[in-house]
Amino acid sequence: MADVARLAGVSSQTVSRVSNGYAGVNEETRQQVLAAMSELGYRPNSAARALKRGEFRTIGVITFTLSTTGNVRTLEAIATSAAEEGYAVTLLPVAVPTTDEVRGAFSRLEELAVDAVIVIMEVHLLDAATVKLPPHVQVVVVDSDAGDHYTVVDTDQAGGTRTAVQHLLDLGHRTVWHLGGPEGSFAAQRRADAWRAALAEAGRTPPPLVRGDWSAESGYRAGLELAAREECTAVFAANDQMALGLLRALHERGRRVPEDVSVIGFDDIPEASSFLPPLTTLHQDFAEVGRLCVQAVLRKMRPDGSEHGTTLVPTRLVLRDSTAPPPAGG
Amino acid sequence: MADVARLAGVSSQTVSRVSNGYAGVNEETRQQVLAAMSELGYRPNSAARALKRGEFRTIGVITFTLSTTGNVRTLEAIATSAAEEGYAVTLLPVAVPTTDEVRGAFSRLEELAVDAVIVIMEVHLLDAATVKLPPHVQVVVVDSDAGDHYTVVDTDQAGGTRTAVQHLLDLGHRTVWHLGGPEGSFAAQRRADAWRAALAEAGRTPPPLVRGDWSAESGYRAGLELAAREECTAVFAANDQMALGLLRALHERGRRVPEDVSVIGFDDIPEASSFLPPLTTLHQDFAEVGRLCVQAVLRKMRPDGSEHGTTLVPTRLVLRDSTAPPPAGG
DNA sequence: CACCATGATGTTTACGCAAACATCGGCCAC
DNA sequence: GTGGCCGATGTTTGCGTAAACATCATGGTG
Repeated sequence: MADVARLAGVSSQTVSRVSNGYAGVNEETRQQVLAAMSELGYRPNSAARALKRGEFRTIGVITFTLSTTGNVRTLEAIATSAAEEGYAVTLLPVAVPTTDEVRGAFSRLEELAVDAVIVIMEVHLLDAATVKLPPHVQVVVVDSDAGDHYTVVDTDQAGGTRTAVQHLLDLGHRTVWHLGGPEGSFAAQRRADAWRAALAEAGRTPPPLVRGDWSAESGYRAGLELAAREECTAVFAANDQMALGLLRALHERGRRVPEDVSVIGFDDIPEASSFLPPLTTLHQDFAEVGRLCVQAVLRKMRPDGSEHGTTLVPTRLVLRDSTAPPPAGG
Repeated sequence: MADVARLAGVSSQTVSRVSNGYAGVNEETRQQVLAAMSELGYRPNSAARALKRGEFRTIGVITFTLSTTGNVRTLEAIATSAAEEGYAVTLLPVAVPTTDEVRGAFSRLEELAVDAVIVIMEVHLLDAATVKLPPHVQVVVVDSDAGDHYTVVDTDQAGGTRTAVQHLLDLGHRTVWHLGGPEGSFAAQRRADAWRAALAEAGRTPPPLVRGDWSAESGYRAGLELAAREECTAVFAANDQMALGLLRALHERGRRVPEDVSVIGFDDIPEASSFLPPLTTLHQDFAEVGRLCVQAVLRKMRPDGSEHGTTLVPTRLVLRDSTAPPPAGG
């Protein structure tokens, strides 16, 4: 910076003013400084800047795994939105979802140059981890019901589930089975709860819950069970991957989709339109979730930072070929 | 820091020594300082540290999209490996793969607090973008053949392709069709080149190349073409997603897999084992690629930094149910 | 014509840390 | 006993920037 100042024949303070787009600099002087900057290949030192300003313009993202579409798409949207707001995104992967690991991530965070944190994770780990955050670091959480303690942004799991169940009931199915996600996942729990509630509302009895772990493989195993049940004519899978495994199991056992069994998924991953048959599913707007996360976290960083609360992003039913009225006999 | 020093009854320099695990501090003193630190909730300011030390301990990752499994898995491995080495990872998404956008990402990078950069991208955009990097920022590139200009880490595309083609020829197929990736992708180009070379080596004539864009949907469209060709008994798809679409097209047109047509993929995405039928494919070790990227970039940051060059990570053939000998008549 | 407001620029200072150097007490060798 | 050496700790300094304050010319006003 001093070199630039010397070359342009001004003081370093004027260079600083130009570099920050500060008003009150003569246009002529400004041009000289800019010329000197580019001649010397000057770029501001972000460490010094951060030190002086007391902020890093960086958001940390803690996420358990990048193996689910949802997390990845949310992350991507967060990174894009943050970039638009002039913020960088630092990634903090948590290898194993144990309380210790989460606490470890947060403590690494303490030495990290971030102004705020977005957590994409099952939140009961968060609760257990007696997290002690550096002051002034704001937190927004995805995939959680911790709205009382944190600001939460999430897909409207319950609304989407109701739509799915209602769609199948409208087609004439007597009831709807549920291939749920793993125990301990809030998203899975809310989808299962909403499924029971929606059936109860319609006066139907919920069949027993079948659980997977989000993977296609687990969907296949669960599907083998379900295929054996003659009375099962409609299944709501808690995500598209498990629906994929389910389709394979049903196919292997000779139960046709959608003629014998209707299947509906959740997520609308890009591949869903290429399943056999193309999957009817609920589209999640991860991009919007990510965008809202960034907005929320930036809002909280302002002095008049808002209260905690939960923001829900609606889902959209995507009709394809995996659902139909039940077989005549059903 | 001054507060800690005062509370512990030592100088700030001693606090600094403790906080950096410097030797030559009396154990008793050390304990006092640690006690004072935790009492005051002290955490070192990374901006000041970076300013003083001249390094950020952060690696930037520029990636075009997170919508492909490979990029995501590589990114995750990079983040994990970097964390183990005490480095943070900052994400720089490039929204649109245009030269301008890439240049924009690099210029944002100039103000960013990173010591090194890993680029996960088709590299001809990189070449065109006359990238001007800040000095001392090292670059490692994935998915590229720019070994002359950069340090490159990548999957052994050619080796994997040879394995795939040979597997199908060994089963007795006369030739192997190729469902390739989009023009302009280096990975796609190398797989296509290696496919031609492997066939030529075996004295077979390569059928015309059919192109997709990596998506399942494009695989489906291409699959409809291929299904119409009686003589096509074996297809090597350049990735698993396209193989998924291909399977659907073949199924719709009544061509059984693997009885009538053998299909082999590339990537071994987790869902591949749940396709109909489970997909034989080439496993890419993205975790290893990410790990090697971090190692390479750290090595380059050392004073005796090594020369450019290309490191290849081998693939592994995963046998499932989508390949078989050609039909008797074929 | 003296005064003050205004705009443009320069000077000083501090952000928090750690390298470099300074100090100080104790211990050993001769 | 004296010199030298070593380990433990304190003091000074500067990293690059921007806020706060100081300075200076200019032009308008009473």
